[in-house]
Amino acid sequence: MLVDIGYAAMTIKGIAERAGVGRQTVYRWWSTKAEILLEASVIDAAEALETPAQDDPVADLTTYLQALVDFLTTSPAGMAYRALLGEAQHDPAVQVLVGDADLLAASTAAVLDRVRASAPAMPQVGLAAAQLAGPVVTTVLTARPPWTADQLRLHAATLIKGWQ
Amino acid sequence: MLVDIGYAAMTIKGIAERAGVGRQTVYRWWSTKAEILLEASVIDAAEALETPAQDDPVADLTTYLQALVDFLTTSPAGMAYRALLGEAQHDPAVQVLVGDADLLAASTAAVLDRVRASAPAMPQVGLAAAQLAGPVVTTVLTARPPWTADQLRLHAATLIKGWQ
Amino acid sequence: MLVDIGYAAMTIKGIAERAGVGRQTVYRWWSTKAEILLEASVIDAAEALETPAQDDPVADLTTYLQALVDFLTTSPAGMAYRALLGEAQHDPAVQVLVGDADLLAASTAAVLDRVRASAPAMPQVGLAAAQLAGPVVTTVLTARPPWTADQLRLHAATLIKGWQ
Amino acid sequence: MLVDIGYAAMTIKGIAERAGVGRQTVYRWWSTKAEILLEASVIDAAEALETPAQDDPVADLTTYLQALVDFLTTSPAGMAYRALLGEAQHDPAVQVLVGDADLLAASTAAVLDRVRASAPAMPQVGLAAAQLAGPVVTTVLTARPPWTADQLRLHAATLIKGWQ
DNA sequence: TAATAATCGAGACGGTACGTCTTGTCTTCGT
DNA sequence: ACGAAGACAAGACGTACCGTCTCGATTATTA
Repeated sequence: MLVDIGYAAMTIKGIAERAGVGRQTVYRWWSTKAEILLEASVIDAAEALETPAQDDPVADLTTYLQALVDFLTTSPAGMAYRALLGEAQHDPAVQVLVGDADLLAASTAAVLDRVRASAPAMPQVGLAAAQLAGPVVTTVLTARPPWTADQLRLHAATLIKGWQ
Repeated sequence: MLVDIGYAAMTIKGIAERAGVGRQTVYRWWSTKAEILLEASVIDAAEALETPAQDDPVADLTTYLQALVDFLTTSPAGMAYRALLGEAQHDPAVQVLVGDADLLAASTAAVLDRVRASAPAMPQVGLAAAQLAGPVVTTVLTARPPWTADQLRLHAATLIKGWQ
Repeated sequence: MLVDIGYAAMTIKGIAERAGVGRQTVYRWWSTKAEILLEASVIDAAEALETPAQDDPVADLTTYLQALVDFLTTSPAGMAYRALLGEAQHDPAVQVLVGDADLLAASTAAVLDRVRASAPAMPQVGLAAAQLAGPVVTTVLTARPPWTADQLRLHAATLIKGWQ
Repeated sequence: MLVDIGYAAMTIKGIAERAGVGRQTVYRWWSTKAEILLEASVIDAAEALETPAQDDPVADLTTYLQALVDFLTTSPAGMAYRALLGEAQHDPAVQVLVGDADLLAASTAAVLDRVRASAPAMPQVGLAAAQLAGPVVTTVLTARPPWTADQLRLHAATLIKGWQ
C-alpha cells in the first residue's frame, strides 16, 4: 500500500478498508501507522541484509553495502523503514520506537565481526557500523542518487584502510 | 513554533494564527509546510556550519563535525532540517526540494578543500562529504545518542587515514 | 439503570455488563431496548394504577388521575413507559409494541366502569379513557409542570359534568 | 428526509450529504437533530393549526381538532413534532427545548378565546388547552387509530358541556 | 464415573455514526 | 485594494456501540 499510494495517502481508515477489516480491529493491534510499518519491515530487513561472507574484507563490506542500497531503494520493507525514519523526525514516540528497534544493528554487527581480523583499529561496533552504513543511508534519505558499485567499493576500501 | 509544539502539531492554520495573518496569505507565499521550513533553515544552516580552519586536518574535520552535531541536535534550524528530511520520506515533492537544496554541500566542500592536501586519496567531493557527515547525520536521524567529541575525533582520524 | 444514566446512555452493551452477563444472552431474550423496557414496566403499571373506589365519582376520577401523575413522573416503571412512548415515535416496530400493550387500558376501564352510573352520556370506553388520561399524559410528555391536585379535580369535574 | 427514511436512520452525516454540505456546517448551525426538527416544524405548525372561526362553539373546536389530527398524522411538520416529543423522553436537553417552544399553545389559545363566551366555566387557558388537545395527541402518540370526525365532535361537545 | 451436550461470560470481528479537526478555496467586510 | 476573519465541502481522526461470531469454562445430562 505504501508503494502504491505513498505514505501520506496511507490512512488507517484506508488500511482497514483495503484489508476488509473494521477500523477498530486495526487500532486493537497497532495504535499508529508507525507501528504497522515497523512490524511490516523488521523481519524483511534482517533477511534482506544477511550477506554471505567473502574472502576479501573490502569485498565483504561492499557486498553488504550493495544489499543495503538495494534494500533501501527498491524493497517495500526498505520503503517502510524510510517512511518510519521520516515519521520519527516528526513524532517523539516514533523516535523511541525507531531507536529501540535499530533495524540495521544485527546485520552490520555480523559483517563487521567478519572483517575485524583485517581491521585491527576498528572502533567500537556502534561507531564502526555508523561509519559503514551512515553515508549510504544519508545519501538515500537526502534524495541523492544512490551510490554505484564502484562508489561502494571505494567507501569500503577507505574504511578498511582507516581501520588499519 | 516547531520547537514549541512539534512538527505534527504545527498546522498551516496554526502558523497563520500565530503570525496574526489570514490563512490565504500564508498559501500565497508557500504552498506546503516543507517550503516554509526550507526557507527558515537554509540560511541559518550555512552560517552555523561555517567553521574556522585548524592547523591539524583531524582537528579541522572534528571541529566541523562538532558544529554539525550541534546544528542538528540543538538549533531550531537543525530541527527544521530534520523535519524536512522526515517529510521528504513521505512526499516526493519535498524529496525534490531537499535534493535540490543540499543544505550541507557548501560547508562540507569548504572543510574538505582545506584538508585535501593532507588526504591525497580523498574521493570525489560528494562521496567524501557523505563519508564525513553521513555517519553523524544517520546517528541523529535514527534517534541514537549523538556522538561525543572523542567519537567525532576518532571518526575524523579514520577518514584522514583512509584517505592517505 | 434508566433512572441512573438516562435512556440514551443505556446501551445493550451496558445492560449486559451491569447484569454481569454476556451480550448474546441479552439478545437471546429481547431483541431491542424497547422490549426490555416494556417488560420492565407493564406489570408495575397495572399495580400502580389500581386505585380504591371512592364514594364520589369526581373523587374517584381524581384519585386515579393522581396515581397516574405519580406513576408517570416518579416511578421507574413510569419513566420506562415514557421512554417507550418516545422510542415509538422513532421506530415503527416499537409503535406496534406500544399499540398492542396499551398499558393504561385496563386501569382506565376499571375506574370508568365505577363512575358510569353517574355519567349516563359517557362515550365508548376508549374515547372516554383518552378524555380522562390524555390531558395528563400530554402535559407530562410535553415537559410542562404536572397538574396539581386542584387541577386534577377540576379536570375530573369537567368530564363528569360533560358526561351528564 | 424524516418521512423518507425515518428518524432513527436520519443521521447528521446523512443530512449533510443529502444537503451537499460539509458536516461541520451542519454542526455550526444546529448542535443536535432535535434543533433541526424544531426549526423545521415550528413555523409550519402555527400555519397548519390556524383554523377559521365557526358559528357554533362545538363546530369551532371540532374544526380545530380535525386540523390537529391532520397535522400530527399526515404533515411532515407534524411528524417532526412527534419525533421531537419522542426525543424529549430520552434527552433532558430536548425536554427543555420542547417545553419552551410549546408548539400548540398559540393555536389552542386562539380557538379557546373564541368559544370562551359560550363556556363560562372554562378553566385557565393552559388547563383547557390540555383538555382539548391532550386526548387527541395521546391517541396519536400511543399509536392508536386517530379519532374520526364523529369522535372529535363528541369530544368537543363533552368539553363545551363540561365548561358550562 | 466418564463422556457428551448445552449454556454461559467474555470479547474479537466488520460496520458505521459520532463530533472534532485540518485541508485548501471562496466570500465578506473593515481599513 | 488589500488582507483578517472565517464560512465552506471534503474527508480522516479515534471512540462508541451495533449485532454476529467464535472461544473456553462451567454446568447438566446421558451412557
